[in-house]
Amino acid sequence: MPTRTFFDLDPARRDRLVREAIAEFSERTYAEASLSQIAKRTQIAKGSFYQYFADKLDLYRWLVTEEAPRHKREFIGAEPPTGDFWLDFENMIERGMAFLVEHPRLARLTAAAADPTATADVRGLHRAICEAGIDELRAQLERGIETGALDKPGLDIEVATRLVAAIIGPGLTDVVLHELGAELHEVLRSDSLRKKLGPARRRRLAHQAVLLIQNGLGLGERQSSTRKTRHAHV
Amino acid sequence: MPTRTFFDLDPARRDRLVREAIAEFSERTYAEASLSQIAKRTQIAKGSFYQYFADKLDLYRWLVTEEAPRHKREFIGAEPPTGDFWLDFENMIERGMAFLVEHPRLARLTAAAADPTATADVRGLHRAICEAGIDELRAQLERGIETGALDKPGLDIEVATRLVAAIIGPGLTDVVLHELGAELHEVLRSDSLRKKLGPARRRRLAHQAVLLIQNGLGLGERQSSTRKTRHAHV
Amino acid sequence: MPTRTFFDLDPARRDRLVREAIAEFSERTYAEASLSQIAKRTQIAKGSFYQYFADKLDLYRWLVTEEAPRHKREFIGAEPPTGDFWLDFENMIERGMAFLVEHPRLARLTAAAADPTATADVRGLHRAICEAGIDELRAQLERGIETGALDKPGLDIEVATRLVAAIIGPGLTDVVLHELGAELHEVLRSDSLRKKLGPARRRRLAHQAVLLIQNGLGLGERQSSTRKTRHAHV
Amino acid sequence: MPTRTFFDLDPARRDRLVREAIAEFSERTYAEASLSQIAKRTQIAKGSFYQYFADKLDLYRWLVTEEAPRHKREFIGAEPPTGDFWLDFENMIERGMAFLVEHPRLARLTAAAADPTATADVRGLHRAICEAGIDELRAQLERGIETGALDKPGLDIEVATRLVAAIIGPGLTDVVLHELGAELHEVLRSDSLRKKLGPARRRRLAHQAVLLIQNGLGLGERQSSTRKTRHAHV
DNA sequence: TATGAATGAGTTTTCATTCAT
DNA sequence: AATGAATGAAAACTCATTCAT
Repeated sequence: MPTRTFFDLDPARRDRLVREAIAEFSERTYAEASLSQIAKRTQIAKGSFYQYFADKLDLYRWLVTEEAPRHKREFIGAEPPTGDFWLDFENMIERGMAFLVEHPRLARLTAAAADPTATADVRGLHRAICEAGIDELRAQLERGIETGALDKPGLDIEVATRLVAAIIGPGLTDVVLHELGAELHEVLRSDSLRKKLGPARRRRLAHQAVLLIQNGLGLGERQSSTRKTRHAHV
Repeated sequence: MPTRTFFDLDPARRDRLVREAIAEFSERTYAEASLSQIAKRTQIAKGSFYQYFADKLDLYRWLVTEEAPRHKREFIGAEPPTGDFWLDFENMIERGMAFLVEHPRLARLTAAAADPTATADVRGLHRAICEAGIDELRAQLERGIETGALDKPGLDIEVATRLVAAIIGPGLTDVVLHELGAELHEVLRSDSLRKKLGPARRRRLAHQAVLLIQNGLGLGERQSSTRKTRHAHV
Repeated sequence: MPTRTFFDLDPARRDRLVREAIAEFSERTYAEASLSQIAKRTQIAKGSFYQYFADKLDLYRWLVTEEAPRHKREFIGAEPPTGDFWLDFENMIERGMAFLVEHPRLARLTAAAADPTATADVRGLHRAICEAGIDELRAQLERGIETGALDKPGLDIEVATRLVAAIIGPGLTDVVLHELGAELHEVLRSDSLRKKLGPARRRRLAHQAVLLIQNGLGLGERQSSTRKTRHAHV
Repeated sequence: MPTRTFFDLDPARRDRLVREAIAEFSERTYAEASLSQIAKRTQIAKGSFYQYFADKLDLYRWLVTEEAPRHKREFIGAEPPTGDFWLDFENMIERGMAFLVEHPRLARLTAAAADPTATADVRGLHRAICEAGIDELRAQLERGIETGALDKPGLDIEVATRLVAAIIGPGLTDVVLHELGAELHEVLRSDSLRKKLGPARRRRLAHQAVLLIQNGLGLGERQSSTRKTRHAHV
């Protein structure tokens, strides 16, 4: 946790620090990110960091568990649910992409923190971040089942949740990068590049994702029974 | 690329090097992985690396783009296609999980390299690795469309491919970790832990993934039209 | 020297500062002792130190040359001399050990400052502290000679004083630690540990020290002459 | 322990390193001594130290437990015992002072390491160093008792050993500094200053120390009984 | 007078890479 | 071809001291 000092900081200074810290941690691995670099970029003395945060991990943890989620909540929060499960779902996905466009570094930060290739220091964080996301999504799917909007008896809810999470997480990120025809780092740096992913385009992609999640790619149950038969003698 | 010298190396020595390099790079970030550590563990002089590889990146690149894919091909290759698209698809997924059980470090290596949070050094690699996987999967889906096994006219094939890739990539990895109730690093280290993911269990998970990809979670097209209507006035 | 401001301080505040400063300097080397730590422990702003003392050294110097000796004088002072030189001597030693039991940190502070391994900063102090102790002891011994209680014509008074000082300084400290079977830091921290060195035990140890100082370990002059003879042809 | 690399080092380079390390550690506390300084003074890259020693403590430990004792043994070793306990004792003391004159930094190093004001890191070392010295001296005194050269039934051997250790350790060091009329650091630095403490002077001082240890300062047993009487009503 | 934020020099340690043997 | 010692840049972190409020 940051110290009082940090919160009492001159806003300009604090924002500069937060901005550059996010920049650093969103472009590099936790291990690679360097306080010295941030210090250089912020023109804030290295020693000063330690007035604000206990250590490198403390800063990172705060960014990932407090600052990024707060911004995301604020950003997403506006949209009220329509009551239509799938429409809400699509909206959620669209909002996620909008967040990615508006706050790409925060989005990246969270995504990276959720990657299991975590340094020993941050391994605990990864788990927490990851499971928080899963819990939220699971709850949402369960609501869908209750309301009858979603009904797939053969599917393990735990498995489904995690696969859907992969779709709307790494999956959509990849789709977005492909749409923009650029690498992550270019996208992080270029506002104009991101502006190309306007609402219409986002809506289209969200719709595609929902299409897949809702109805899949296949020809319906028929195929499934055939498969099971053939599967017997594999 | 490795030098001639590397390939002419005494196989025992070369294997030792490759094994330990994979161990190091699969447990740590590229930036964190240390040639010094590999040298210590292989008993191969640090200077010798530079007879085999141009530098750290060269070694990593070779592992990720050549060595890991080669092993994966060898491992997967055995299984001949049944002709049933969805059964083949399920088998592919099951084989992927089997690879993860048998060669967890290689699997991890590739997955990590495909993550977009890449250091400047490895940024180029990420794109290549990632697109190679996508290309392969896209081809497979296109074959499914041709044979009529797969038919979803509204779906953008590029988007679908990337979302499906996320399902069978990060998605299934997460599912597997959750099934084993362990963190990535424990799984990498414990043979016995991985053995718990036997064929039956893998089959069940693969089946779940196919269920989702093939038929989705929803109640069919009906819902979709409703959605479109309501969507109009959002 | 402390400033006026320091002496005009609210006694509670001043005592807290002095107490924690003593704690810090008695457990660490001068160089290791940290004003930041003291500030944290006293809840006194770091900047305030510089209203009371010129710098770190100034604080340390005052503790070592003024505060500690004052406490020691007050502590020892009570006991009036009996007139019997050796008995007074033994009493002095016993009082020294009692001070060590009651005010271990002050005792340690002085002892450490008297050690010649001093940092450049404190080099000057060492000499002063050390010689003050020596002067006092020399005077005492001289009084013994005058009164005839002490009579060893061959002995250089300067040498004797310094050797005796070593006995009752580092020597007895070592003996005490050995008696308590503990390390210095444990002794500093544990009241109960120190209580084990009650008056009887202290008396016994003081007696032992006096035995050695008064009569030595040997068999008397006889031996000495023999030695001199043999010594001639070494 | 130093690495093989260290021992295989070019002797000139190694000696330079050892010499400057001893210089640094003999003039400063362990905590204050700085590898950066040593590096600067030796013109050896900082990184190189870590090819020779695991860390700062490793270097210090080796100096204090191996290098210094080895030199001391070599230096002292020559003198064969005469068989006369007290003469041997005096010789030992004289040799100790000679070592102090010839290898003042090594002597200082060991003495400092034996001081109980030790940093947490080196606390273990202190104990070992200290007790090793005590054990040796105790054995010597016990031999004296066996041969009848030394006979003081009332004295606790453990206490006596530690007090005598203080005499010939810190005590004589202080005497020497006083004789030279200089501070420790001047003595460490000035060869000419130390040369003033020639054999004759050392002999005189050693003799004084033995006088005190052998026969004490007092007037014999008579006094002792009186003391006990008087002590009763204190 | 009291405060405590800011500072930057300093510390130990690691690492990829070079190069003489 | 193989070695492994040498290097120096870079990292995280601490601390006495200053100074504006």
